[in-house]
Formats: sequence, C-alpha cells, structure tokens
Amino acid sequence: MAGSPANLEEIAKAARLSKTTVSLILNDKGDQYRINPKTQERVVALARSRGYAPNQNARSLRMDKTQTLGLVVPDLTNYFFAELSKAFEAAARRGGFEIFITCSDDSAEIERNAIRNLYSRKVDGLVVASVASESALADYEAHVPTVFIDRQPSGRQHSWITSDNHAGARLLIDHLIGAGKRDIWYIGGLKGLSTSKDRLAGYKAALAKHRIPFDAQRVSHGAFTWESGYQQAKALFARKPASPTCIFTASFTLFEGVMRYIQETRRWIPADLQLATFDDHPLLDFLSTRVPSVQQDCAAIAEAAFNALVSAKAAERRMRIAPRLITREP
Amino acid sequence: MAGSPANLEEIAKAARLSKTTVSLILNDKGDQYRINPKTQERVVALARSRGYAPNQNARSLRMDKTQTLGLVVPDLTNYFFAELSKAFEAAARRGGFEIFITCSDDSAEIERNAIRNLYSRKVDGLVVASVASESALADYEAHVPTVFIDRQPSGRQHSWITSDNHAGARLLIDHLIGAGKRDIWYIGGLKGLSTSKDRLAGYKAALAKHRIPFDAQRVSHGAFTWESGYQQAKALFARKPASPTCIFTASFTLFEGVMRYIQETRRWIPADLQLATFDDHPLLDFLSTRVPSVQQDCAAIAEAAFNALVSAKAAERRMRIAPRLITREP
DNA sequence: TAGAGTAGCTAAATCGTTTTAGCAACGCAA
DNA sequence: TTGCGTTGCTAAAACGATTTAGCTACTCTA
Repeated sequence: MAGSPANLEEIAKAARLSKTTVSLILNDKGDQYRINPKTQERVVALARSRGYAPNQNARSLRMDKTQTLGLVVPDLTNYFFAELSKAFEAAARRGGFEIFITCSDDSAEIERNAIRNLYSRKVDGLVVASVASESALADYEAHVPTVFIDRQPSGRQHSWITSDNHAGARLLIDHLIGAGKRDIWYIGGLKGLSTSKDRLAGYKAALAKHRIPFDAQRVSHGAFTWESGYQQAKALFARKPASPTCIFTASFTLFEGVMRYIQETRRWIPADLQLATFDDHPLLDFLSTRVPSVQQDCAAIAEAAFNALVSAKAAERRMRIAPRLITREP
Repeated sequence: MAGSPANLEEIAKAARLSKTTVSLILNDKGDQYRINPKTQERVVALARSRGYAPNQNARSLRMDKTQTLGLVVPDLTNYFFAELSKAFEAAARRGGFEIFITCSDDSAEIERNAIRNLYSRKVDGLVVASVASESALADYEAHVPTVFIDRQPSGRQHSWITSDNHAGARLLIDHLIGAGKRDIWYIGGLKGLSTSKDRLAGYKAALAKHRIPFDAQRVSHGAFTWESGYQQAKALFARKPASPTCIFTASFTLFEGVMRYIQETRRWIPADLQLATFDDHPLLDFLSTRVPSVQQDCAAIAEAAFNALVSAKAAERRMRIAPRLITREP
C-alpha cells in the first residue's frame, strides 16, 4: 500500500476495467455476473497488493446501511456496564458490525445528544441504558431500531432487555432471611428507574413472604453512584432508633459507597454487619467479609439486545433475563 | 419529526429554496453568504420542526472527514482500560467526535481486523493499545493518524503515550524496600510488551539502588490476565527453596489472579505476605490486606492521546506520563 | 447466412451532502 | 442609458461506492 489510499476507480484503471466490474468482483458477485475467473483473480490480487479498503461512508450512503450500532451506557468504569459493553461489542463484531460507544454519565442531556448524533450517523440500531424513565427518544425510535437495556422505560411501545430485577432481589433477600437476618435495610438508586422499582419490589416481596413487616424507615434512595451510596449509608447509620445490622444495596456502585463509609468510620467491617448487593464483582471474593450478590447475565443481555436489533429471524423484543444468586457461603 | 427522515432536499423544497441555500444556513454560513436573516430564521425553524439531522455519511464522503476516532483496547472489563476508554470517550465527545471501540482481547488477529475496518470507515484518528510489539500497522499509519497508548511499539516512527512504567515500578519497589522488604518477587505480563519490560526494568533499578542482588528465580512472566497471575503464583509458591513473602504484580489483572490463588489455597492472606501491584483499583481499599499500588493517570493519557490526534496546535507525539504511588499506609 | 444465445463486460444513475462559480434583479452614479 | 456594485440566491460538480439495464462480440444452430 504505497502512495495514496486506493479507491475503486484506481483499481479499475490499473486493471483496465470498469468500476462496475471491479466492484462486482470484490463483492463476490463475480461469478453471478459471469466475470471471467482469470479476471477475478487478477483484480483480487491487484486490490490486495494496493491495500484497497472500500470507503465505508460511500458504501453506507449508497446502500442505506452502515453496519454500525450505537451503544449508550452510563459509565464504562461501572463493572456491570463494562461487562455488558464488552459482550455487546463482541456479539456485534462477530456479526460484522462496528459499534459507537457513548458514556452518558446518567445525564439526560448527554444521552439526548448522543442519540441524535448516532441517528445522524445512520447507525443500523441503537442500544440504550437510558436515564430517562419516560423515553424521550420516541422521535428517533421511529427511524432507527432501538432496544433499551438494563432499564425499562415506561410506555408500551418500546423494546427492552433487562435482568429479572424483581426475582434477583427477591432471591437475595430470601437468602438473607433464610440465614437468620430479619432487619434488612435497603439502599437504592434513582427512584424513577425501573431497576430501582423492581429491585425494591423484589425486596418487599421477600419480606412479605416471610411475614416481616415492611418499614419505610429502612429504605433510602439516591443516584446509582458510590457517592450516593456513601451518603445514604451515612444517613442510615445516623437514624434512630437502631443502626442497620444488614444492608442490601441495589447496585455495586452503591455497595462501594457503603463500604467506603464504613471503612472510613469504623476501619473494618464489624462482624455483626451483613452486607449484600445487587451486581456481582470478581473482587467480592477477596473482601474481609462475605458478601452475597446477584449476578446479572451480561452475555445473555448483550446477545439478546443484538438479536433484537439485527437478527434475521424475528427475535424477542422484550426479555427479562434470569440473574444468578451467589451466596458466597463458606 | 413525522414521516420519513427529512433530508436537505426536502427541507429545501418545503422552504422553496435550493439545497445550497439551506446547507449554507444550517452550517452557519448564512451571514457569510449574505442570506437574508428572515430566510435564515425560516429555514432553521423548518429544519428543527422536521427534526432534520444531516446524514453524516454523505457529509463525511464529501468533506473527507468523519469526526470519528477509533479506539482499540484489549479488554473493557479491565479497570485500567475502562477508565482510559471512559476518559478518551469524554475527551473526544467534548471535541465533537464520535468513537468506535473494539476489544482486541490481546489477539493480534482481532486487532489487525479492527484496524483495517476502522481505516475503511475513514476514522480521523486511531488510538491503539497494541498487542503487537512490532507495529504491524505501518501500512495504515501512513494513511490515518495513529497513536499508541499504554504499550509502546518498537520502531522510531511511532507516536505513543504511556505511563512512565519504569518510574512507577521503581517508586513502588523502592517503597517496599523502605518498609523493610528485601525478598520481592515479580509476576509479569507478556514478555514482548514495553509495559512488561519497563516495569521489570524499574523493579531491577530499585533493587540495584539498594544493592539487593537481582534473582531471576524470583521473576516470572505470562499473559496480562488473571488466569496467568493465578498460574504464575502457583508456580512461584512451588519453587524451592523459599516461598515468596512479598510479591509485586505488574498489572491489576495479574494481582487478581494471585489473590485468587492465595484465596483458594490458604483461605485468607497470611499476615507475613506482602502484596503490591501496578495499577490501582478502588476496591483495593477494602481488602483484608494493605496493598500499595501504582496509579496510572488515565485522564492525562486519554487527553494527550486525543491531542496528539486532533489538536490544532502541534501536540507532543510522544509522552511518558508520571504515575502516582499509593502507599495505603495505615 | 441469419438468428439466437451466451460470455464478458460497462455507462450512468444514485445515495445526501458541500462548495465553487456565477446568475438575476435592483439601485445608484455618471 | 450605460455600467457597476450589491443583495440574495442557485446550478452543478464532486466525494466513492453499488446497481440497473444493456451493450458488444462471439459461437452455435439451422
């Protein structure tokens, strides 16, 4: 590949053929159009030697198809979204798609802009972990296939793939109760999001099942960030009459905040304080305290989202994927 | 935005103007071309009401500029690369760029394909944490601005931004020695990569400074994965005559593997075993043992990489960015 | 030797922008 | 009345691919 990047025209000129012929050959339609096998070989060799790589923008323009997908997540340093993004990228890559990624930082404005941009780039599909509980994307959804992940916006028309958050929380709380805990506190994320609502509902359901009265005093909400987890923990521990002896955090980020607060105030985690969290993390295995967790099936979510967008066979447009309880029992 | 997605022509037709005029107006060149302010207002309003979003593929084709950048990293679930990607995405977004992301899984083949694809998409720049120590990308580098991050390929012509790995390792080892450790073992990553070489060199330099003889028996290499860390730990602990009492891992992934091995075999980390690692992680604060670390300045690396690619003013094309020692002293 | 069939290829339109070069209409000065 | 300057806009080419419709030159058959 010397000189300037080769395009169809140059290859055609060098081969003393038309652009049409070269294009057909390089798109494996040579036989179909009865191009002489000798010619085909010649062109393929020529293209290779000149390092020809078709201009995908021209291609996309003409074909009205970009082979790209857009992914909007709140935060790549959040392990759950990192796993999800990785799995989605892998699925997309295997399917011959390139992906655009944007971190919204859970800002509705960034999210809106990102989606407008991606639409402008004519992505073939859009995957959004949206901070907007009412989808403000209706305009775009009409023009580009969209699937919501993790969070499920209200409104009947959307396509979404989430974990079964209700079941996950229920499973974990049930496990805690089974282990003798009855005084279980709840630290949650953004009140409007389906993840928050469903996980809280699961928590309540588990309490109800064991006839433990629900106590609103033991529940708190904030953002899905460690800072919020920290603040909520601080507030909870200040509450009268009793301090929590068992805390369930609705996300790993929240858990991290709680840990940070406890660490700062008590140094180590008291033996009589049980923590449990939604979302798993490899490092949970190494903490000085055993933390049972609910592991989401990122690979399944990513796969399902990809299929919902571009699978040939009509795929499920709405799915609740079973998470897995990790008890971390001795 | 009803009906089909509007394009320039439709807006022009609706406004009873030419595409030229509409294009000029929407690109803020109305005044420059003396388009009547009234007309401008009218067109802007019309475009907004129809939800006009210019087809970026057409735009890119014409302008020979896509306002996109490509990012190739080994693994998004690796906290370091997650942080780096997040910071790079943010920098790019602020600069008006969209980014394509690919996880290479440290596979040379995936990396090669990804770069070819990104080149085909005419990205305006390429950021690669390359697994290939000799850059196999020379062909593409000639045609698209490329900057290598984290790892520095051999060859004088490349542009790269890395942490000062030598200094980082030196700092940490020096700290350990200062704390009385002399028997420090080294668990490393892929031998060919500059990160491995530089961190090992830093380790050696610190030993030399304190006149501690270098012992090749205490050094081992593998992949930059937790699995490799696990295996290396297993091998080291089996070595005669002595077991390690202090281990330095050259990356967080390796550290994770070592932890996993120790956890599995000993349950908890023995009080007389000191661990230390390159790369920081928020959860290091919560382990049952204090692990000093070297924190890389992801934001600075990302910023520098972005500038090297698209900054108006000529930016540094090679930088070694100072990392920070986190001692985690009581 | 005409007609049909086939092998092998191509001209030109098209996708939706940007941008160059310039046009029509008007006012004004000489 | 001519010429010039200005205002306000536009026609058409270009970017690099894909694709439709069809062309030329053979060969074969009757």
